[in-house]
Amino acid sequence: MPNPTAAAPGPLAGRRAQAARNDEAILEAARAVFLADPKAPIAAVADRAGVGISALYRRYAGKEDLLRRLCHDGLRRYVAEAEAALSEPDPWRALTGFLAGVVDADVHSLTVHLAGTFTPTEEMGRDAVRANELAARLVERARADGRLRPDVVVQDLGLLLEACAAVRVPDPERTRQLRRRQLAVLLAGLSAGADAEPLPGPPPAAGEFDWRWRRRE
Amino acid sequence: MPNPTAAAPGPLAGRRAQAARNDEAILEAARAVFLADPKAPIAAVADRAGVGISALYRRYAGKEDLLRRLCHDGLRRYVAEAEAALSEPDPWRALTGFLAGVVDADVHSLTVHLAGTFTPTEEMGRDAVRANELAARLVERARADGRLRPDVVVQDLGLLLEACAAVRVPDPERTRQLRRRQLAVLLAGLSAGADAEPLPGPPPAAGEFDWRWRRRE
DNA sequence: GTTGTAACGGAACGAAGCATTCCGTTCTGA
DNA sequence: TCAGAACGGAATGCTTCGTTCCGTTACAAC
Repeated sequence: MPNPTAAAPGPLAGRRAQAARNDEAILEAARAVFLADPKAPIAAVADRAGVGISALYRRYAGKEDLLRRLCHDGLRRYVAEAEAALSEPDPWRALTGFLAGVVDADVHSLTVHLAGTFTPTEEMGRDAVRANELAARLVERARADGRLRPDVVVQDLGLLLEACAAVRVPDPERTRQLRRRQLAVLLAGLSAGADAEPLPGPPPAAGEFDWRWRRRE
Repeated sequence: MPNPTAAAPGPLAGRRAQAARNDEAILEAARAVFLADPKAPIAAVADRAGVGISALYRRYAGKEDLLRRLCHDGLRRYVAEAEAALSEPDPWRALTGFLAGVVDADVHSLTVHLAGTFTPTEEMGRDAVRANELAARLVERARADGRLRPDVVVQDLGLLLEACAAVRVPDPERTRQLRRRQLAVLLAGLSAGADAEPLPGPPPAAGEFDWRWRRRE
C-alpha cells in the first residue's frame, strides 16, 4: 500500500517530520471525535486523523491512555485560562472572560464528560485541586466587588459550565454562538441585582460532583 | 374460549391483577433506567421492575416500541403542564410554573434524549407541534407582560431545559433541588432588567434542533 | 380434580461493535 | 545497501445486547 503522505514536499518532508505531524493530527482528531461522542471507537479517531490504527497504538498504550491525555490537556487549559483571567484587573471581566474562554474551548466536555473512563494520575489530582483554587479566587473577587450575587458559590461554576456544554448542534461554530448566548443568560442571572430573590435550596457542595471521577463500571 | 369479563376478581388478588400491576412497574422501571442511561440494556429494565424479560416482550414489540411509548408519555406530560399553566392568570407565574413542572418531571430527558432511537409516529409529530404552540403562547404572554426580556424566543426554552437536564447527581431528590437552583438562575437571567445588555448572536431558530429527531445511525 | 392457557422466568442464540494484536510493506537515514 | 522505524489495515477474541425459545406456574372455567 502506498503511503499517501510520504511524498509530502517542503522543509518538513521525511519520515520523522511526518511522524511529528501525525502526533498533532491524532490529538486533534481525538479531541474532535471524543467531544462529539465520548464513547466513540478508537478507529474513528484513526480515520479522522487519516492514519491507521497502528499509528495510534505506537503513541498510546491503549484507549484509556489517550483519553487520559486528552482530559489532562483540557484540565491544563482550564488552569491556564484561570491564571490568565486572574491578571485582569476588573473582577467581573476576569470572571466572565474566564468562563467565555473555557466555554469556547469546550474544556468542560473534555474533562468532565471523559472522567470515569480512565484512572486518573496523581498529577491530574493536583491540577484539579489547583484549578478549583483558581476558580474560587475568581468567584471570590467578583463577589467582593459586588458584581456577583452573594449567594453564589464556586461550585455554581460547575453547573454553569455543564449548562453551556449541554448546548449542542451539528455545526461547531453555531454551537459556540448558542453557548455564548446561554452563558450570557446565566451571567445575567448570577449578577447582583436589586430584585434578586435568594437562590432556592442548599447551594452545591464540594463533594457532590466527585462521583463523576469514580470509575464507571 | 375463556370469558375475559366473567369474574370481577378481588381487589388485588389473581393473575390478572398481578399483570396489571406489572404494567405499571415496568413503565416506572423503564422511566428510571432510561433516564439514568438512555442506552441502558433492556434487561436492566426487567431487573429493576423485578420481572423477567418475557414480561417485557409480552407488552412491547421490542426495545424501540418501549422507548417510543416513554417518549410519547413525556411529550403528553409536557403538553399537559403547558395547558395547566395557561390557565394561570399571571403570565410570569404561568411561565415559571410551567418550567418548574417540566424540570421536576424530567420531561426533557424523557423526550429529547430518547429522540432518534426510534421512528416517531404521526401522532407524536402532532403532539410536538401542539407542545410548541403552547410554549410559544406562554413565552408570548410573559414577554407582552414586560416581565420577560424582549429578545427571548421560544427556542430559548429548549436551551433552558437542556441546561437544567444537564444537572445530575446520584441522588434524584438532590438532583431536583440543584435543577431548581439552575432554573432560578436562568429565569433571573431571562427576566427583564434595566441593565440588561442584548443577548449575543442570532437567537436559536426553529429548525436548529430537528437533528435530534433524525434517526441516529 | 382436571385442564386449557395467559403470564412468566430466564437460559440460549446470534449479531454487532470494538479494543488490541499481528504481519507484511514502505521508505528514511546512515 | 540495508536495518529498522513507522505504518496500514486485516484478523482475532471478547463483550454486550436484542430477541427468541422453552419449560413452569397458577388462575379460571368446568
